[in-house]
Amino acid sequence: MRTSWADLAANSTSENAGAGSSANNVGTGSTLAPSRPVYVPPHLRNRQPSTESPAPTYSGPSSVSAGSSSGAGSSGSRWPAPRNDYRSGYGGGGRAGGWGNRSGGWDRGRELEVNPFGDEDNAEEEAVNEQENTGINFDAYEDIPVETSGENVPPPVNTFAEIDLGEALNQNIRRCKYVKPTPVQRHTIPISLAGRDLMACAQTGSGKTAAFCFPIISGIMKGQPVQRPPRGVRTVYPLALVLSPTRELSMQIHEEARKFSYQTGVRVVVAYGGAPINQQLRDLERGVDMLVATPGRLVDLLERARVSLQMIRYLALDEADRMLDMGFEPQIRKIVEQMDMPSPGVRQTMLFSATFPKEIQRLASDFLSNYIFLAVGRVGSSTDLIVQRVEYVQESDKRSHLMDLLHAQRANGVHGKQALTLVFVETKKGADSLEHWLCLNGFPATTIHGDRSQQERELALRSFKSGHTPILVATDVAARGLDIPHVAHVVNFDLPNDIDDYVHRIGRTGRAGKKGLATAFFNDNNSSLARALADLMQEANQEVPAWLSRYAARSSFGGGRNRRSGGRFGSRDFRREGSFSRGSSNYYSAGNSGGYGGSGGYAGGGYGPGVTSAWD
DNA sequence: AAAAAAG
Repeated sequence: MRTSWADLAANSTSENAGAGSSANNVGTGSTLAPSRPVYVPPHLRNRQPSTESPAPTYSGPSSVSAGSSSGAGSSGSRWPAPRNDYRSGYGGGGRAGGWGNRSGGWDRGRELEVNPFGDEDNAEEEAVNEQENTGINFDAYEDIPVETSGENVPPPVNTFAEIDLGEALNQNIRRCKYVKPTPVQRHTIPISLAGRDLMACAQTGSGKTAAFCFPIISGIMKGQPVQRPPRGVRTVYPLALVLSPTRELSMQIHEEARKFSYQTGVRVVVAYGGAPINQQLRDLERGVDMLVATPGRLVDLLERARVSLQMIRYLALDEADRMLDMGFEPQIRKIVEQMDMPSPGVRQTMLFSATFPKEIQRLASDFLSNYIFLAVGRVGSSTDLIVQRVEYVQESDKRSHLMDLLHAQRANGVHGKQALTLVFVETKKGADSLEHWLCLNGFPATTIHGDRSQQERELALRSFKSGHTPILVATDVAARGLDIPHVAHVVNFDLPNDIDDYVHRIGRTGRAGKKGLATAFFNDNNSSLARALADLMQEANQEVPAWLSRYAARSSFGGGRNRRSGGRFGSRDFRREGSFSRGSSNYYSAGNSGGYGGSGGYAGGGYGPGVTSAWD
């Protein structure tokens, strides 16, 4: 019988990018299989076979209840009616505790809510999961280091049951097969339910999406009905806004949020650029409580007065450090500070990222009120499962070197299939030309970058995920947040200039409890990154090539932006730093040398086969 | 300097 994720991983070596094959000269073979107990995602523990029957089809309130005299349901209705406590509208009858289903006018409730879980009749799959769950070491869970700062930090919870999220949401949590909250969820949810602002640092793939979605959805369900002001005929007034830096990430968050909000009456809508705006406008008109958006399209909607932020109670920024970096900051400030959003202290604001440079923390504090800083995650986190290699490759040799790697892993792949390989390059042109060259050489590749149409981008991503095109050449558009199951190998064909970007990029592999491999091509052009890279690898218990250490020593005089502050576990509240500190960055994915007890690796991923999302 | 995000 299988006993641990380590075993599972060991059994799937062949899926993993030829790890330990040829060019691997840094002794990574032994680190591939974690020898320590591996962290087990909470939902995979001790699961009882589900006896839950298929989800009842959403039928909605049969009519809009009394108290909404604003004409909801009539074609002349102008703005969302006040929400009503509606206790018996859904299958299962009245819920305990006064959890109201929400009815918001606009004929909703007449429509069928599509079941985002698909067919629920999958007893077979559950049996498989059950088998994989047995005998796992759960102790690791308790050792995850956490740093909090701020006033009156609410204590963490250990189970979802301890928190009154509401029955409808609890059902969705069960449908998602989450049994216990992940570390970031354990801490975040009580903070968020207490109404506190939050800046949360947690490693890639640690369940951040659910961490902010659950309290928001729960809060909207519980919240007092609001009368939304009459602005214009077609203005909608979401109660929650979730911003993310790329369109694909917004889509992914939306897909997750739809699962969490199923049959809660909370309506989630996504809006992003590159896609026809009309469908999005129709979606908005049908009612929106939680809007997931990219900044550009949101500004457009705001300027057309199709969306007002006046009623926003919850604001969440995913990849918050990215949202506040140079390119994005003005746009975000415009949305958050110069439209009609309630001020900090009135709304509740939550910022999430795996990396949080101090200077960005400083900017972000403008958006927050008396916030709690939370750093969750054992150092070691998901990158415990990622073997990092760095190879010295001259610019002119990169292509042939890449081909060598791809050949090697094709030879090792299952049934001669190419393992999913994500290749990061610096420029959009470079992405196109590398894709072209790979295809010419018989490697099925596609590419995703900002010069492609949205249709092409989405197609590329689907084609990659499905394995139809097992090589994806990408710019940084794909570096953050995207949850692509089964990426066996991330190649930094061109290294980024910022170590944080490197952290996010390699976080695309080693997810869902699987091992991952990350290979970087380093040459003189990357010397400014040498020190940070060497430090990071060292902390991640990776073997640092001697030549890289020499580079690091040579380039360490200046310190500079890429230099990490040092040892401790990855991150700190900048409010606690002296005023002299500068330029250091925080992240969760470094190694296990930080002095936090040797037990228990926290493998950030792992919702098990087929249940991988919701994890960033 | 590049990438992302509106059309």
